[in-house]
Amino acid sequence: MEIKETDKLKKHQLSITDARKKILAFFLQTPGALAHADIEHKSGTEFDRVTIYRTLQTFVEKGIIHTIPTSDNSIRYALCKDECVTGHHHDDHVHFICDDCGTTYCLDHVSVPKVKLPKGFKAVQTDLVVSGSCNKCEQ
Amino acid sequence: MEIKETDKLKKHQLSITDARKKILAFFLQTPGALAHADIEHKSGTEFDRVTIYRTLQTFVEKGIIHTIPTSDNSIRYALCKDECVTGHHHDDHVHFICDDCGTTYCLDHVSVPKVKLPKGFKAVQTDLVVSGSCNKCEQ
DNA sequence: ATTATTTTGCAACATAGTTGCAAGGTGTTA
DNA sequence: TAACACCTTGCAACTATGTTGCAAAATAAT
Repeated sequence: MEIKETDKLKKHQLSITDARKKILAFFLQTPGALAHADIEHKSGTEFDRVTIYRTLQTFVEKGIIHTIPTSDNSIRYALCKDECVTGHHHDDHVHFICDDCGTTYCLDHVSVPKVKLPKGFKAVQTDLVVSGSCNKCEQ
Repeated sequence: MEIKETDKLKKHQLSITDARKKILAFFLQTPGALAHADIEHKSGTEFDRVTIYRTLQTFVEKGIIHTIPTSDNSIRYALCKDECVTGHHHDDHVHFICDDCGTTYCLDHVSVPKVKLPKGFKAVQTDLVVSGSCNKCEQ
């Protein structure tokens, strides 16, 4: 089933390559988010580390994936909703990181409340990151 | 004016050392947040890199500073409010990162709204990170 | 002042991320 | 579908970031 990947790449004006198809497939298969290291492990020695870095960068630029801020120095990436295009992300939903299993969820149906900022501060992006225990890890 | 630093270290049950006093002083002098690299540059060759890493870790554990999640793989640290103690942070305020000048602000007076999570998800910590342009960088 | 405990610096290592360049693959045009 | 231009990949080398063990130095306790 490569059609889905190819389609998505075309829609975002990217040429079709093995690396991009495979890496995009990982995201389509994964409900949560992925870090660079996850992809490196999943793909084994198939691609060079550098290729993965560059592919992720390209995907972010083209609006295919977005980054999720964390406190542990590991950038995670997750698929954008379809409306994201080059240079314009619309991912103001809530992210949940489970402290037990480490899974990162995009909670699409929980929306980020608007916050009132002090005078002179202009918000471009708002990230709400909740951490705790997820529905699989609760006792 | 070393009294302030010494006092704060004592209050958090830490022994008084040069590195801790100096690094704590940087935080007391800075309105925003600091990354490891900032401290390394500020202190020059006075302390070993390892000492800075360990000091920051200790400060986080003892509730003197807290980490701020970012999307760019650079952990930033900021002073906690006085109520934080070992293993118990109470820093549910909003953080603002300026895309222009890079300054990170703790917006103490903007509180993080409670979010409703799906069934089975339990929140332990909530981080709201807003990015955009700050009151010094707006046109 | 002496001792026990912590903290520091050093060295070595491990991981993460970047850049330049040549070789190979992709897309385009005729 | 062949030839070309352009983009992407892999490699090598490098920089930055973070960790661990251990001996020496500093701090705290007696």
